[in-house]
Amino acid sequence: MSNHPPRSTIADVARHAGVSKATVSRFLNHRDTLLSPEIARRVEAAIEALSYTPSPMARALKRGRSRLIGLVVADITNPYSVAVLSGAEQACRQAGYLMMLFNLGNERERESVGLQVLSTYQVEGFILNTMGLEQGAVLTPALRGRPVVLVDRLHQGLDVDFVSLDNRQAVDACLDHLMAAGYRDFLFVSEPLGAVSSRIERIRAYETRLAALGAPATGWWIEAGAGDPAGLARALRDLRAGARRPPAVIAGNGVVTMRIVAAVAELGWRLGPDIGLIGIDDTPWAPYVGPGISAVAQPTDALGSLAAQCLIERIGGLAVPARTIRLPGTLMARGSTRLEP
Amino acid sequence: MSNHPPRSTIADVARHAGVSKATVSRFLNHRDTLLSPEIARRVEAAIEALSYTPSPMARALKRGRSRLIGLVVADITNPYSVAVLSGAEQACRQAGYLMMLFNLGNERERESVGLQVLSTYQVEGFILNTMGLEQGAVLTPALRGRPVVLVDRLHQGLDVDFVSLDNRQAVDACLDHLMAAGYRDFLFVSEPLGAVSSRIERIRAYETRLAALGAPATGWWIEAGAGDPAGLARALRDLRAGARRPPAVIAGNGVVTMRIVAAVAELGWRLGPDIGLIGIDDTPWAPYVGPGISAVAQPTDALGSLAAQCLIERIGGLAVPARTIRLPGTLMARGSTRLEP
DNA sequence: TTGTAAGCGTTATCAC
DNA sequence: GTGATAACGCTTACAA
Repeated sequence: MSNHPPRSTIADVARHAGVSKATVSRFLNHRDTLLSPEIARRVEAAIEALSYTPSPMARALKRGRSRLIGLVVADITNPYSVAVLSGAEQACRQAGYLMMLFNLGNERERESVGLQVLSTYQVEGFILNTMGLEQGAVLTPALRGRPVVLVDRLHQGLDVDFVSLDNRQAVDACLDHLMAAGYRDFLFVSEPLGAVSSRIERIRAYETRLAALGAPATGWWIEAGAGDPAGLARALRDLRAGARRPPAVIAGNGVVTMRIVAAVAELGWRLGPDIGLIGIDDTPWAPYVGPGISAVAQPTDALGSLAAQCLIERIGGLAVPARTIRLPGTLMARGSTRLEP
Repeated sequence: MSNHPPRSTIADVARHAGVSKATVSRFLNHRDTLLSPEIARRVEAAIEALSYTPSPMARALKRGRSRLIGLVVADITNPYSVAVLSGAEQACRQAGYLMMLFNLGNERERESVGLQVLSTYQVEGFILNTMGLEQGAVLTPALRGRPVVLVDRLHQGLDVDFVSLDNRQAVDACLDHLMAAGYRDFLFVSEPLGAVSSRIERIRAYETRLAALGAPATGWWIEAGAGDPAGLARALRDLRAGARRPPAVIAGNGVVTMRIVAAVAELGWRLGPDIGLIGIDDTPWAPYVGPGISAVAQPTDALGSLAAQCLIERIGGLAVPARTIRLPGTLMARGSTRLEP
């Protein structure tokens, strides 16, 4: 249990350099202001000698700023969230911020608690990737006026920067690809819509595009939760039964893609010839499942780092109206959307 | 830009309740000590009325404790790390700790920087899941005497609690399963060993078990990095060429499993009949890749939460010798280890 | 150009 | 039992 020497404080540095604490502080924070080179040198040497690092805690207490960014995620277990997190974390680090993580573990009600806790630690801003369940109004007080950026999911009544996939483009890419591949009958499968804006947007985009396609194409959509795999299989069977030729399914996200793959395996169908499948969200496994699963890959890293950048700009005081950034997905065509075996 | 009312402080509460700050503080921290019920009630009411929450920053400054736990991960992008992180985060939360995340992004040299930064924020302890590259000696000063628990990977000269998969059991399970399935010629594929203890342990376990198996079984092992997919394919071809019957591959972790799957796809072989495959680390996709990929699943959640629990005990002052916790993996037998198609 | 001193929100050590 | 008061490590008026 070796007792470590306490970290050196600004007072130690001051003493070592034979100056006052104020001078050291000045050296640290306002190197630009007048400061005799001689003294500066001494302070610098002292800092070096004592390997002094300012305490962010004390700083935060005094200035109200903490160099901390709070990240609230619906479910850290979701690879999409992690991918975004990873991009954001990198950007934060580069800007000298540290990330404080609060995972909701899919307990939606914990969202305002999360914000509260994080504000209590004086985080300077929030990146939110949650269910969007709680209205902006209930969240706002917990935010305590700190800037926020939303990723992938909007909150009603929270008029802040928003970074997300261009859902229209992504869904259009799916449908156009399927049409080009020869499919004509479609089913869009989404996780339960709830209040999750991205899910809703994707359904809307699907309906819109379908309508534009006109007569030759037919399409429905369903919600499929984790609870009812049999229901999903049934829906697929109905779909195929009602179609003139092999139909195609669009999966609203990576989780749904998995469920559909499972259901299709269960049914003993071949992906591609028996039923087309394309999903939003690409995964490392996609190329190796069956004939390869077609997908629209999200630029997750870019989404995360843009979110962080937006937030950091806001923290820096940028005062423009709320921005919306939409990034396009990129189509990865694989065997699951080839009619010919 | 609505300016929010500043959060209420202990002074506000004291004023509101007509008592001194000290009394409020006592109510908060030593409710057990003498405290007239009447006053207690007033303080409680005031806290409620002002919806006061103590500032962890100020507390940390004063007491040196912060209710923060620092997590350093080699690569947040690795699903294994995330799974562990998720378990740990949950346990921390339940114990009233918040998680501060530092991602190395696979830049090994940043490890001591990470510790430094986190200690600067007064984290009360560390959970480390890093490359184990830096020796304990160089890390120790950055730890500043705070407790640490290592997950999955040991550090030379860091004699602390350690939580990990029972690598021997896991590797034995792989080999025994393969033997039972009729395979006799083996190849263990690992990521580059470096100083990563888990990789080394698994190789050792493999060699040991192989030796115990004796004459009928033959086996080699190789390191395969991300850089040389062709090399991996070549190794597989050699393996199969040199074997009397279909050989089997054991993948040292999930990443390697992916690479092998890719290589086998490239070669146009059927998993199972042409070449057996079992990997350490299970993934949601494994059942749907080819005939299903056999795997030994790690109890990641348990690993994470145990790590957190150990750490929290240490923070609480527990002073027993360094503990090692080994959790068994569980075999998931699937088509990739069935010789008959 | 530098130093003194007050204060950020707590907790702990005294007195009373 | 409760209340001043002095830290904790830092920043920032205000003096000098």
